[in-house]
Amino acid sequence: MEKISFATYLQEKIDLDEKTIKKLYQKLTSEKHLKNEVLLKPGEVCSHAFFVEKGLLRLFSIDEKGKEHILQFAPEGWFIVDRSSMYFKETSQYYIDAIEDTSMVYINDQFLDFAGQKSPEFRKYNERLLHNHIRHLQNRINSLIAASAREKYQDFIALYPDLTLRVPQWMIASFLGITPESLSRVRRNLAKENFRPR
Amino acid sequence: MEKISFATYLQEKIDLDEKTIKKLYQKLTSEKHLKNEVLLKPGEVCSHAFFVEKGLLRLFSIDEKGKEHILQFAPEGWFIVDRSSMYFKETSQYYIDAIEDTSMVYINDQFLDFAGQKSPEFRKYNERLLHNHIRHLQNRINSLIAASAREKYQDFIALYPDLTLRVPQWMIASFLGITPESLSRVRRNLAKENFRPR
DNA sequence: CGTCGAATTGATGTCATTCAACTACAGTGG
DNA sequence: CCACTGTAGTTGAATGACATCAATTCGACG
Repeated sequence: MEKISFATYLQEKIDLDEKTIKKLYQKLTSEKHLKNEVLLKPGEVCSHAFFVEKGLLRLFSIDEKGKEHILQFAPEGWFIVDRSSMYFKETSQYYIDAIEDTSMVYINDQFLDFAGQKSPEFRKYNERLLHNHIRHLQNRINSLIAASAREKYQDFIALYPDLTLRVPQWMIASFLGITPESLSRVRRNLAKENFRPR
Repeated sequence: MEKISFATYLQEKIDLDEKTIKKLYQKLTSEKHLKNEVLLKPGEVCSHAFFVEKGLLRLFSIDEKGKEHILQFAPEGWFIVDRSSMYFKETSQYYIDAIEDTSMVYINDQFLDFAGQKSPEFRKYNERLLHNHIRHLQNRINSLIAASAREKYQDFIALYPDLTLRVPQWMIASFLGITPESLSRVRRNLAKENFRPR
C-alpha cells in the first residue's frame, strides 16, 4: 500500500492554502511504531487520535475470558481513536495497537482547537468526520443484528476489499464476532460456490 | 413517564439565558404523532431530528426477508435521527416510527445553524451529543460481537431499565438481534436463577 | 365474550462453537 | 542447513446455542 501523508490528505479533503497546511502540519508529530506496539490500554485516557500514513492499526477490547474483539481497523488514510474517551476524558475500555509497522500522525486536543481557530474549513471537516464515523458504526450494527456469519463476511469484504489479504483471518473473525474456525468454513463454502480461476 | 419539554431540557443541559431559549424555542414546531405513524421511510432523506418530549420512537431497518431490525429506541429526553442521511443529504435506508403516541420537537438544519450562531454553548452541546452518540454505538457494537444472547439482554436492561416494561418483548429481541422465542427462554432462565419476590 | 397479536412452550433443525488433530509455514537457534 | 518451536489455518466430530415451526396460553381491547 502507498503511503498517504497527512499533508496531502488535508489538501485533498479540505480546501486549504499551502501556508495554512504548513502551519498546521508543523504542530504535529509523526511517529513510527513497530508491529505489536500498544498505543492505548484500558484504564488510560485516550489522549490522541491517530492518522495512519502507512501501516495498519486496530481498536479492540478483551473480555473476561481473555478473548479479543476488534471494533475497527485503520489502514492508510484512516483515523483511529476512542472518541468518547478522548472527548469526555474518561478512561478507555479499549486497546489500540499496531498490526503492522506503522507510521502515524498524533492528533491531540490542542491541535484540534488550534486548527479549528485557524480554519473554519477544518472545523467543518472535523464535523464531517464525526458524521462519517456514525454512519459506519450504524451500518455495522445493522449488519451485526441482521446478517448471518456468511453475510457479515461479505459485508466485510465489500467494506474493506484490500484488508481481506492483509489482515490475518482470525482477526477478521474477531471483527465479525465469530470464531476463526467458522470463518474458515464460511470461506470454503463461498469458494466452492463461486469458483472462479484467477 | 413524565413529559420532558425541550425548553426545560435545554435549560438543564446548556447554560442559556431565558431570552435566548425563548428565541430558539419559537423557531421550533412541536408535533404529536399517534402510535404506528411513520416519520421516515427508506428512500427519503431524513430532514429532521426528533426530540421526544413524551412517548417513544424507534429507528429500524427491514431486510430482504421482511424482518425488522431495531437500531435505536428513543423515549423521553432522547433524540432520534438518521444522522448520516440528514448530514450528507443521502436517502436513508431506515424507518423511524412511533411505538406509542408521541409528542416531539422537529429539529432541522436551519434551526441548528440558527441556534449555533446565536449561542456557542449550543454548538458545543451539539458536538457533545455527537460524541455521546458515538459512545453508545461503539458500546453496542462491542456487546454485539462479544456477548451471548443472555448477556446482550442484560446489557440492554442495564442501558434502558425503564424500557424493559414499556417495549413489547419481540421488539427487544429485534433490537438484540435474536428471535422472540430465544428471548423468552433467556428470560425464563434468568428468572429461575435469580428468583426474587416483588 | 370473541378476536387478534404477544408470549410461552415443546419438538426439531441448523448454524456456529468447541475441542482436538493435523498441515503449512515462518522464525529461531543449534 | 536442518531440526525445533510456535502460530495460523483447515478439517472432522461432538456439542451447544439459537432458530424455526407448530401448538397453546395469555392478555388487551373492541
